[in-house]
Amino acid sequence: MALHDAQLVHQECSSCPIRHRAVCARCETDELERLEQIKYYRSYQAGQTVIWSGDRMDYVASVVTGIATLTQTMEDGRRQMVGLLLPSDFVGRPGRDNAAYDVTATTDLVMCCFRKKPFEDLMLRTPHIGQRLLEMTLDELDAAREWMLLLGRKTAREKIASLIAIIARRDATLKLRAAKGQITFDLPLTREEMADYLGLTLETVSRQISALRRDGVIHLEGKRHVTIPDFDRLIEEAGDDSDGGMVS
Amino acid sequence: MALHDAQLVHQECSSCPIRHRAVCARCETDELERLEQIKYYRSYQAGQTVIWSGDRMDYVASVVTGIATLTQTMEDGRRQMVGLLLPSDFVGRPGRDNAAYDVTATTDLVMCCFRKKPFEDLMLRTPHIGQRLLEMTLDELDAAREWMLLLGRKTAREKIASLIAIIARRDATLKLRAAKGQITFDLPLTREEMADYLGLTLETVSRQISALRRDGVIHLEGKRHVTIPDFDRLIEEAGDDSDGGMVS
DNA sequence: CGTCCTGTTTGATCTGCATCAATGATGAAT
DNA sequence: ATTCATCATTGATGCAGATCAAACAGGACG
Repeated sequence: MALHDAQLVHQECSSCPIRHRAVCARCETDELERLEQIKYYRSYQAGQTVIWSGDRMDYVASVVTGIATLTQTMEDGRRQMVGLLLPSDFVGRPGRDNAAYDVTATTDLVMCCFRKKPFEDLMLRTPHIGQRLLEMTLDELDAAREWMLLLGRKTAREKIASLIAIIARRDATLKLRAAKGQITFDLPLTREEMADYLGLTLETVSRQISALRRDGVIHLEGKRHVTIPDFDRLIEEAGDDSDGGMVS
Repeated sequence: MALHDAQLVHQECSSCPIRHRAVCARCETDELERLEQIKYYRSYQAGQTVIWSGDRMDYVASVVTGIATLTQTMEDGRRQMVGLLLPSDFVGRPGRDNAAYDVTATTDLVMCCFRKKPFEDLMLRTPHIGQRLLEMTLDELDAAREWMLLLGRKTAREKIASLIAIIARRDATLKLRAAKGQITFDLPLTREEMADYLGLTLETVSRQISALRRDGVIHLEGKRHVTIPDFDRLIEEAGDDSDGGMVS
């Protein structure tokens, strides 16, 4: 009976293409049931590697709780983060057998997994899942392109301001808070992870965070907890022309 | 009658989701016919702007011949290319009314367009088109992530070598040439466009191209025509660990 | 044939960020 | 309480690539 309870699915796995189906009036319950049958959960501790680039990956998944990163590494050790996965984000690619990036849990992490083959079969039979996946992939592509502008053209200070704004926004939408007034949250990344996100060194990250604090753009309590007194000011520092990144 | 002739469609529009359908044994000809009914062509001259970021865009399209770019610009004029569209690439996003990027024709350009609404309707009725689009979008996302590594972590010399390798590969797959032996092609971009692609200035691009030529990694005839005597050497200079970008 | 225009190359100098190095803060283990 | 480990901050110095500036190459057009 629980299988047909959309609300339950929603809570367990607020993320996946499932959820879309669960709340979609057009969907027949038997498809939902099939999805329930092929899904399972995996947990990781903060710092654990979920999968290495090139390894066989026979499932696709979406993040339920916690944060994971996608990174690429060059032979000499230079690292670039290419994806930051928050709850509801999707990992893995239907139609590919090996992981293309290193996936790492930066906090404790729970993922909702689907073995790839049955998932693909289900996609063929259930267009809505594919459509939802297309939508999500297009959103990710937009995010990647915003990220490219940041990496290619922004100064260190602008990069830091942009990252803080991005995290503030995603955090706000996750928590369904109205994003006005005093915004306050914890940075989910170490300085080094931020550096890998931004294409900087951790020393530069640290210096620029200190500078933004000195200039009153952000307030810091401890190393992680950030308060933003004036969000518009932060956006200005980030150099964004567009509203960039507001979820549509 | 021409409407049902897959070969004709293939030649006109080697690109679009259409082609996939046209050669797909599972497709019924009436769907192909519907696609034919809603498509039309647009031409642009080299240098012309196809559409400005933010403008209304009531169609989706794919490149038939020529090359187009997607770019983002900051208020102070800093520019970053975020997409390079060769024949068969897709532009526009189902479910979005306004362009997110500036689209510019860098050579004479022909695009095959579909008015958005009928295209979306067709997608709903024809899962294969959506699946093909998902596949293409996932490929683009992978390319964007490779690009992010380049922007964030590669040196100027590595960036130039990478770009030349990317163009050489895409050129080779377009022409269906075996990619071994002497590789030779024309750069489709000016030095400034390359700079916008790579997050550099045009002077740095020019200097690094000169350096690669001095070192025998590439040969140049005129400003545009490149010959690569040893592709593996070029890849080595690009600093790629993976085979990155070989079409699957 | 010269003039203009656009794209390119090359040189000289400057600067933002990387690199190298030391010190500080926090929390867990003994 | 002391040690150790991890993460962060701050300082000193160097260098890759930006910036400023000049000259060059090739094509279009009078």
